[in-house]
Amino acid sequence: MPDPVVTRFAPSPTGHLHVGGARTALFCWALARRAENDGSGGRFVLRIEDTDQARSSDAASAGILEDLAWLGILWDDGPEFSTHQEGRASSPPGVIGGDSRGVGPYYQAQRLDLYNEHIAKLIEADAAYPAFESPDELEAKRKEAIDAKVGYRYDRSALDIPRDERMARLAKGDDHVVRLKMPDEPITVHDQVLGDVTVGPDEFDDFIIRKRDGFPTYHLAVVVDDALMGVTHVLRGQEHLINTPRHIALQRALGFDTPTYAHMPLIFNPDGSKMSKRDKDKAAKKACKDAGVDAPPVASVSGEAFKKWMKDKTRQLPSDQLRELAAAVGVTLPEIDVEDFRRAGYLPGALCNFLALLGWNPKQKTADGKDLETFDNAFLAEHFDLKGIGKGQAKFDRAKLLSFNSDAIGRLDDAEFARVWRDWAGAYDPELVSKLGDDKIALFAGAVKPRCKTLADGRGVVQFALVDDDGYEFDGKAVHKAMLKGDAKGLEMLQTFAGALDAIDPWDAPTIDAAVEAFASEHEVGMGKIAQPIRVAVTGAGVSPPLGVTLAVLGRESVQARIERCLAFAEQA
RNA sequence: GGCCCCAUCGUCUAGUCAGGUCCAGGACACCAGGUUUUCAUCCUGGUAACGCGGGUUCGAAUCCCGCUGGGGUCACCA
Repeated sequence: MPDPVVTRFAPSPTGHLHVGGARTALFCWALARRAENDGSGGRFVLRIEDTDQARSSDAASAGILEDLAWLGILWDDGPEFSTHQEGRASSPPGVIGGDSRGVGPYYQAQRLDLYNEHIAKLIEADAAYPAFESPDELEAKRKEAIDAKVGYRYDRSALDIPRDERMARLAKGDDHVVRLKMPDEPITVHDQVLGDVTVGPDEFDDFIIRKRDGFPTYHLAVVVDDALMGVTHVLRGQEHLINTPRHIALQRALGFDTPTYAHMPLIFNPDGSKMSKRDKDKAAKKACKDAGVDAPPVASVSGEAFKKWMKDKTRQLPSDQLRELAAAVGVTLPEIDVEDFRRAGYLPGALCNFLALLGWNPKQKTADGKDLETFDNAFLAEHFDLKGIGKGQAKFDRAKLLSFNSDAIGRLDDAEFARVWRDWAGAYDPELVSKLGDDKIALFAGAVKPRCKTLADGRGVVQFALVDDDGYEFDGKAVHKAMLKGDAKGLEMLQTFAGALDAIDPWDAPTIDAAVEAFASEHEVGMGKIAQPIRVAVTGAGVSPPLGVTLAVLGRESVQARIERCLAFAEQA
């Protein structure tokens, strides 16, 4: 039996979950599930890397948990999380995470003793040493190196201090960092995606493993935790490739096994730039600049904050403020974080499917001989493998994602669609729910579904039912085309039909459709001559869902009132 | 700039490891038709790629070298 596979996703809680991170998490999850399905055992660990005290926040880590759970990427070991959501039929009660193997806690800030224990061992063995230079001193040396156009490396001047003295200063509590003595030999990473990558010793200096504030650096924490948590496979973005030799050196110094590594290509914007959280601020800044906005257009942003933000390319606004501001200047922010896609009305399954294909390929055919592209997370759990990960960098193609999303929506049956649409609106468009109610949402489902690429699109389709009977404008062109053009037959038909409304019983979509058809043949006109005038009358425009549904949702009284209002309008025109 | 990674239609990719079945297949987008009372859905067809230059070989998208291009990384961030 093959060895059990333990993977982990280890985000730092400095903001929402980025789609790149989501893909990494998905693959890590899938690899563990796959191993489990193969009978060799698999666990997926979620660990929060909050060793940067200044940038980490509880809100961010809660958001990441939420985003992962929404995507259906559920962890075995890690922070406990309730998947139940109030008011959502689609999320049954349940708690995931926990520490069944006893290798927690899963927040690094709670593991300081563990790190210090290992750092002490390293110092004891002379594999690491305290260094007492101040950040300013180091900065000066770094600048010197840059001016001389040579690569900067730490010069090991701390080692000039006799060992006894170093240890004495350490014991006394002098401000210091701890550095690892890097071995003077090349290190090879056996990467499952890229093959062997060897980096020479000149590329590394004695990097810091514990900061002045007593917190470990990422390098130390990640190596200690992965080893203590039994992680066997590390999947991460290619930006970490160059860190891996450092981690291997650390593992050797600590006597740990080296896990299997797989570094995957990064995800880019269509213009080739790296897909970054800052893109949202960038878009908003540009819109403000183009519109000549020089004071904050919303109350939630202070004048000073706005000014600073506009001036500094790297400065970011809190996401809710940014959204408000974007709405005020009328710009649509690009979706970057998982939360953005959720808000925009994407289905988690479609996002996962698309993300999985961005860098991985199942290399399977469908029944009709085409490349298999549509699959769910359960498929990944059964078929995901490291071999299918590509090497090339990928651009994030929104059009294709959109297509995946509308296909995924199309595969829902009407009842399922009504449920996810309602759940989505409950969170992001409460007015829709309050005005329509669950009944009309269900009534609309079949008509709205094929007209939606995202759940947010639904609003446009049902807009006519959201307004009062006198709360919409008639499109003059549409009225003319449907009713007044030529012999004004449309207008006549509409008048006649208005008088026949009471005879339709029951008032539901099939009966209404049948009645309209009967009306057309009785009066010897094509469907277009009667359906279009009615459509324009009750919605104001020539485009709407099928007539039966449109009228059924509005209700008989509304239809009557709207037709009468339209008749009055047409006579004036 | 040093080091490292990558390179097939506009985009995501299959094919590359084990060279011929590939004048390169699929998907999205785009274009043209068709179905439909509107819109959308849906159906059919089409345009479109092996970055460049050298090798190796009877034969290269596939192997080798160089070039070009893209990317990553050089923090007391992760």
